[in-house]
Amino acid sequence: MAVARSLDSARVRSEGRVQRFLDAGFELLASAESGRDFTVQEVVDRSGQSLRSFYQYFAGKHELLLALFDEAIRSTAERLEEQVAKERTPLERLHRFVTEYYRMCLPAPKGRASKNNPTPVLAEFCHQLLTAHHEEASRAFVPLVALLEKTLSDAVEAGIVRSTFAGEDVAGGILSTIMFNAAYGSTISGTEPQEPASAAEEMWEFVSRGIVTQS
Amino acid sequence: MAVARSLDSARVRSEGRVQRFLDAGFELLASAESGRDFTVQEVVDRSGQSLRSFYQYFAGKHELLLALFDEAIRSTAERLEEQVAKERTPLERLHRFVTEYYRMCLPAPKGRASKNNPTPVLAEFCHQLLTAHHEEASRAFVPLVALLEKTLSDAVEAGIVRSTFAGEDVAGGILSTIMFNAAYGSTISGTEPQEPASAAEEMWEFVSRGIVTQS
DNA sequence: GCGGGCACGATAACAGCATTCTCCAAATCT
DNA sequence: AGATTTGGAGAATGCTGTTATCGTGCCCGC
Repeated sequence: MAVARSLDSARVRSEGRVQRFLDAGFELLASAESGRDFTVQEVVDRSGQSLRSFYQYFAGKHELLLALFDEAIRSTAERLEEQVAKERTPLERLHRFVTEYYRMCLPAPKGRASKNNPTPVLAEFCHQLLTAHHEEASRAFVPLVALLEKTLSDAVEAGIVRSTFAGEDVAGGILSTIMFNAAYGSTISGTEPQEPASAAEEMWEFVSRGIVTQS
Repeated sequence: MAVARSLDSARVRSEGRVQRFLDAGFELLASAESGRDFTVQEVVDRSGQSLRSFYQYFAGKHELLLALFDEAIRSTAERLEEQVAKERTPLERLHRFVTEYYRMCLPAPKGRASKNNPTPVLAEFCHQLLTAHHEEASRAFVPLVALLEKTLSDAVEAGIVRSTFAGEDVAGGILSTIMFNAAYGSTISGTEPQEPASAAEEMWEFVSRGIVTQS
């Protein structure tokens, strides 16, 4: 019992420390100018702890970034779920998912990048995960994929989405379409980004009906 | 005239040197195991030149990567143009573009990554460009965007693509859709990648007709 | 030919960053 | 209280990109 108590308090303390590192990380991500990566030392300083502690609780910078990324995705999925729950029909829910996720993935205009609004640094880390750590990447994306997959299959059942497009793989594809279109579409084309609301609707037009004329 | 000749020979020599660095870079990209970035020293060694020369011809590693990326895109656009030219109708050309570009963006299965098959390293660099150097990124993508934009507007004129979808911005969006779906779709969803041919056709289905049932 | 300048190779120096190590004080447990 | 763990401060290490130094061979106009 004494043992149990001591373990508890130890765990509480650890969690507090881990959390402080994570918070410091998010703060740095939010405040950094575009593309600037933070250094471990900065995280340590800002969290008011020591290098030693950092490496006691994280195997390396990679682990910290992974944890931040995880939390960013989880938080995004939660917020999306709330939004989607507001809609009544499967089609409206799908529409809401697409447009809302699109907005979240748009690059933060000026200041406040939130957990739901991936900063350039997290986006770049995302890329590293996707290219070099498939397992970890897949695991991190689970909440989002699951939510979209559910939304999709409901729509399929309701007969408003072609049955070919049920399944996780399609969900993954649609996620990447939305995410990267929002993040990079205007940069790739070299055009000025348009207003978010109409861009989101165009995204939905594209996802839902494709580009060819209906025959 | 002697002056001219000497300048010529100097330029020829320079181009030779620059080219050797580029070649070495491509070789390293092609031979590196997944995700491994090369070091400047490796490029220097493999090209049989000196660090000094490297920094004489490139402002930094960034410039080398940019040049490699440029050439990769140019080469991809060229090959795509050849492919597309084989088809007769605007619709078939568009279809060809989508499926062929999709194949090119699929991660190289084992060995031979070519200039047209972006290696993980170039993909990651692409990401850095897109997030932190919009200007350079846009410029690099011009050949691809132009080709697709042309293909698209032909299709619009022929009445087989909705007129909303002419324009560079749409071309950029479609490119990112194809590219990132090919590269990351299966990783995000955590599913096994399917066979390239059918995956490419599915991509086309998605791009052309969207996901909702036709009404 | 010939001497001066210039491009180049080899290599050391420097700086930034992640990661590890050492030493020691303070907190916590028994 | 004594023993043991925890954590802080900072130096040390290693890798990499970048810059600087030095000496040499080659090409140039004369």
